[in-house]
Amino acid sequence: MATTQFDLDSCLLCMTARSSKLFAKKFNLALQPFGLTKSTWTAIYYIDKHEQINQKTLAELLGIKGPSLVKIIAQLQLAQLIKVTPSPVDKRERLLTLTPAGLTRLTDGLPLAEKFQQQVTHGITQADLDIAATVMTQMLENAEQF
Amino acid sequence: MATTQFDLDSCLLCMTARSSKLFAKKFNLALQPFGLTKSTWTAIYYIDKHEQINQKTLAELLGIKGPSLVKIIAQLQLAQLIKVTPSPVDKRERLLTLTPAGLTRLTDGLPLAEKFQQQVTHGITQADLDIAATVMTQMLENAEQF
DNA sequence: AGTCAATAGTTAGCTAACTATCTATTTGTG
DNA sequence: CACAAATAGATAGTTAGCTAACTATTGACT
Repeated sequence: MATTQFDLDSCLLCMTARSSKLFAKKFNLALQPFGLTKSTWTAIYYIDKHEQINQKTLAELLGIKGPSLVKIIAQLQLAQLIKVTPSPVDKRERLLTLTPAGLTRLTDGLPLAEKFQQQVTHGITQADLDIAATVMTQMLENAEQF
Repeated sequence: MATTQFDLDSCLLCMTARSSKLFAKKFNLALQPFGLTKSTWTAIYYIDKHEQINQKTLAELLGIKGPSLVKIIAQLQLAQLIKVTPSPVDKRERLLTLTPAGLTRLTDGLPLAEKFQQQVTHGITQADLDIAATVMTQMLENAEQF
């Protein structure tokens, strides 16, 4: 057996993988009745927040790459939750806005997202949550550098 | 625009997704010279740690499902880093052990994993890391329940 | 003005995970 | 003991992300 102090079981990095997978699964499940997924719901959340947004910016906000967004946009467009208009300023861009139906769907989903977050963070003090967020932010910054 | 206090940007749940993706990418990159991936390296780590382990237990430790492990096992077996023997006790089980080459590969990769972890957690106090780990553990427990 | 590099988005094809379903074996119960 | 339920692992097919390579457009620099 290899001798080392290194212990994967107590590894924060491993925990993030586990967490993100589990959270995504549960959140997707919760959104299923709305006909949305974590990705599509988060997309309309950010489209609404920015009123008007292009795909590149949205992809960055969602933490995915451009090509991954294409299918999400197509789904939302098919469901008539968003409207896609060519930018008058830059013909390469497509500007995304919510349709009234899209806004309704977002609004319906919001309490669910809030409830989800509350359930997940139940029993944890705000102070500890803040520290955890700071730690995660720092780790992300560190990892991005190398 | 939907009116809400809810803010995805400051959302710990979203950060875990970003983190796990980035960490996996960087760690995979670091392991590339060894001909291993995050999954295969973590697998041999746990196989070594348990001396002898079946696929079900290993999958749980890796945080993946049985079918996902099958290909990883095949790769490790092909690279002659592990040995697969049918369990004498239960003919359904296959017991996994490291070959000498597997142990060498694990040992070679260990300093790299340690260094990786140090780099990512650089500039964060141990106290804060502990709190973050506790917070993550609690969130995982909470999420598992519903 | 003309060309060349950069940018927004798309398409095609890959990967690593997943679920559902299958076989072989084991366990537990009438 | 026999048979039903559970368990270990494999297979097939799906998914959500990725990279690489493409088109169309824009911007920058002679």
